[in-house]
Amino acid sequence: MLEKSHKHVTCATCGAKKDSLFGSFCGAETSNLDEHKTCNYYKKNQPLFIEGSLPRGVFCINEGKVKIFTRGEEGKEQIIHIAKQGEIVGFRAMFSGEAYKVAATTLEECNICFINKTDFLDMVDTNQVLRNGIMRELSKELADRATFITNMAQKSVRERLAFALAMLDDIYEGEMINLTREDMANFVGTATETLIRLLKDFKDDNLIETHARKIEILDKKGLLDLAGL
Amino acid sequence: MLEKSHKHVTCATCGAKKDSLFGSFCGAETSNLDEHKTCNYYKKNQPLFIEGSLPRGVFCINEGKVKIFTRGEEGKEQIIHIAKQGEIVGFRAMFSGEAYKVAATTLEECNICFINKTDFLDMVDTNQVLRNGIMRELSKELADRATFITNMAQKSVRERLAFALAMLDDIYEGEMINLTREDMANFVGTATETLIRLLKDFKDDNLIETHARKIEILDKKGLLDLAGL
DNA sequence: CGAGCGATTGAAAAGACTCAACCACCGTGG
DNA sequence: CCACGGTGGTTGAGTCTTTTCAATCGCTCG
Repeated sequence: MLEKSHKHVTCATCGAKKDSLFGSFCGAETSNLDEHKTCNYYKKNQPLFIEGSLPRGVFCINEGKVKIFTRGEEGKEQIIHIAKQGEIVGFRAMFSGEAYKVAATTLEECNICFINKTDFLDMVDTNQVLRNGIMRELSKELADRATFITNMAQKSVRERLAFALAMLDDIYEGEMINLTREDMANFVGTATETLIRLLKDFKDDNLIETHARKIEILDKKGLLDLAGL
Repeated sequence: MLEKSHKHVTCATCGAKKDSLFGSFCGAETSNLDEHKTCNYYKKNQPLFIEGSLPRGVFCINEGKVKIFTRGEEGKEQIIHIAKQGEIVGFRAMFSGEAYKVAATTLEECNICFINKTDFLDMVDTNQVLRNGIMRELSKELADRATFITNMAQKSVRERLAFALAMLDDIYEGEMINLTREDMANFVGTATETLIRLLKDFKDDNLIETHARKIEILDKKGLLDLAGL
């Protein structure tokens, strides 16, 4: 469990680092990173950055989860991705040279380090492994989003929800899924009421169990079947 | 108009180059590129690559249009992007090290150059301007796809079609839009019949005019209004 | 001239959304 | 300690968009 307050993180001992784009850093690189980062505590529902603002650096999640979303016309959120520990958030707009088209907000209490834009770009320029990692990451996400678009266009809400639950099960790594129904609906791309009705169906089919707002996955394979995969 | 046969393209005189990621190449770089590329003619509806295959290089469009798409369960295509002259296609999977998740097929007769994987990666490794251009491109597309996802999730088919027509008007640069109704439906993310009915509505509202399969945009601003932008 | 594909139309059915009301839980202030 | 207010969750009913299925049309190509 997360400590309910600020915690100083040292890159050399950061548990999230090995899974991150910095995973390959050697000792010197790690201490350089350590010197250039600041460490911050975020409360639940606190924004890291909002749409339209200019990127000032990147965020490296040490602990906690962050939603990445855009807003449609009426301000309705569409969640594109949920980032967890080890993920680096906010670097995409730095390369495009444009303002953020997406926003990022914490879903729970988080410890997140910040690396200044210039420092980060220096690392990218001088470290080929990091650079290749970033390009690989960008490319993979591009492919993921193509699949996301196809799912949105061709699958029913029921199928998309089944798929989303299986995906969230991976993101929550054994912990129970803990999102508001509204966030979940904004991830699946549906109305909150529809989402609730479908969750009940899934409960009736013994695919999931709900514990207040938390969702336990009982039959992941069943969900993936239902999702048509 | 495009010549109905193979045409040899020289990078130094290629009209599409200035708009491409190679736009910044100096004389030496351009002739290096020229030596490493082959030039090919494609008929209409000919694949450049298919899902699941491993990338062997990149395709640089000299003339013509290419659809980039994924397939859903029943094999139904979802068009993610339509690439035109000057665009480089197929490099995303090269960085991810995975097989293509998307496929690319010509929409009309095309002249397209091919650059071998190793040669291309060499250029990327040694040319910082090219590399930054690619990273910018990848990042921009990532943002575009976030918007695409949001549109799919939150807009009605009518709104999406209006938006798609305005977008296609830019892609076809003054020429009339020339796609099968099925391709257009697969771009908008709807059934062919629905698309046809909506096109008729738009015709009745004097937003567009149809000439056989070709579509002429009469009121682009009206379309964008309708799309809710 | 006939086959076949793409375009179009009609009618019925289904999926999803909206709106409205109500419930349940929780922290706060009196 | 308890009533209050607010947020998030749930349910019901009616409506509307969109899909599906079926049939027809029109044009091009061999």
